[in-house]
Amino acid sequence: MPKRTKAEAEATREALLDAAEVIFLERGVSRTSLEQIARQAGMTRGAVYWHFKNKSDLFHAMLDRVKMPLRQLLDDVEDPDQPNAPLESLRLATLHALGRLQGPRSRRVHTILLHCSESASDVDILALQDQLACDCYETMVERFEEARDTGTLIDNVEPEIASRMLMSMILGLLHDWLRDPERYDIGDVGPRMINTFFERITPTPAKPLD
Amino acid sequence: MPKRTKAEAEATREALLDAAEVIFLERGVSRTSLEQIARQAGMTRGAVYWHFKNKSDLFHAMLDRVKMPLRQLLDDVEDPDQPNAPLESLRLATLHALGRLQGPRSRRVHTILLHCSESASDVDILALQDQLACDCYETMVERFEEARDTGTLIDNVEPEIASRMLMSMILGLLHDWLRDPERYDIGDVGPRMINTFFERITPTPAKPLD
DNA sequence: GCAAGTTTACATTCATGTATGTATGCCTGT
DNA sequence: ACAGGCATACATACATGAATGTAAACTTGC
Repeated sequence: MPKRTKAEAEATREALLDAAEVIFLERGVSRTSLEQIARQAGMTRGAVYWHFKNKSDLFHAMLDRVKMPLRQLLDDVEDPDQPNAPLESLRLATLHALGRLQGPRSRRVHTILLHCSESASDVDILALQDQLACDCYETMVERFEEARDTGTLIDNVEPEIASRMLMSMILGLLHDWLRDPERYDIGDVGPRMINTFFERITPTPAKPLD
Repeated sequence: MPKRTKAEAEATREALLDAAEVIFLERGVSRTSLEQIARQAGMTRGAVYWHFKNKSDLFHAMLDRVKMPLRQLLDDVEDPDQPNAPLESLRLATLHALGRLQGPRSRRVHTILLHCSESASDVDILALQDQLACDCYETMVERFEEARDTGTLIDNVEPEIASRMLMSMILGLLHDWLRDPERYDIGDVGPRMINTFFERITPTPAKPLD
């Protein structure tokens, strides 16, 4: 049953990516063969090699379906008519990100990135993570600097350090939680961590967070 | 030139583990063959199979050389004659741990654990990480609870959340830094993060940290 | 009918585990 | 104290299995 219509071809491409998520997750990237992915999608290796150059190419395509840069998250939570304080935007964006991380696809792919793939394998994971992390860090520093300049960041906390703290907390939490999501509810623990953090680095005795 | 003396045999065992660290680091665990490890150590696969059951066994042996449970770190920094406040012990232990992480062997092995190995491969990384993390978390919670009860932890910060925050920060920092240790000096950034964290969750306006 | 999709077949490469070979260190009896 | 015997510490060879990439065949949309 070869050659399908154009739409069907696109569908098998998506099916292959779905299949890759599943198999990568349960067997690890390096241990899954393209054969296994193809079979999971009800195809053969030929289909894979048609749509993707190789395993690395397929992996990148899989990632592209869930990318969410911090800047975009900030845009999502910022109301242009009534701009928030920079730290409040950051807090909301972070919470928003945590929420999205719980979606099944995002969760699967991030688990693969953090736990089921290794550097120096078919895919250059480190470069990928590096790119995301640096972008994220720089954006955070901008906000924290703005906060410091407007007096909404406590005095003896440097923007660079605050950024690394926040980034590390999120990355660490994600890494820990994804290792075994049944242990605790990240939808509960996450926000409490984030809120505590922002509460503790914000000067005014604080109107209670909603 | 087979059969060496007992001491020499132990030396080749260590050499094999050293070799494993190097090759795992540069090629990733799943992509390194036992042949490569053996050659790096100037041996053949026969030697590897003599000293270790298989790759997984070798991996565990490699980890055993650098394990440092939090309780032991706490013991290291605690002076039994003059006990610190619980949070001060935690802070010192954390700083102490960060220091040790910079030793070349510890650094290599942790990089391998976090970046060059994948779950569901020859080795069950997740179980390993899980064990370390849970032990660490529980120990932290104990201290934070003690701190809360003695009034050295700020009121609206729960011990469980504080523990997760601290653990995540360290794990996240490590994960981020090890991805490319040249980017920044963890010996500088790390302590500043840790100190800021403890300073912000400690009630009394604070005598300055040394 | 030509090219887009997909399958099947094939050649190559490479890691694993095991089995076997072998020389040497070590120990035991006398 | 030393000669034989056995276990140790490796090396070598082989059998197996599995994954990769490519090429060729096939089938259907346009």
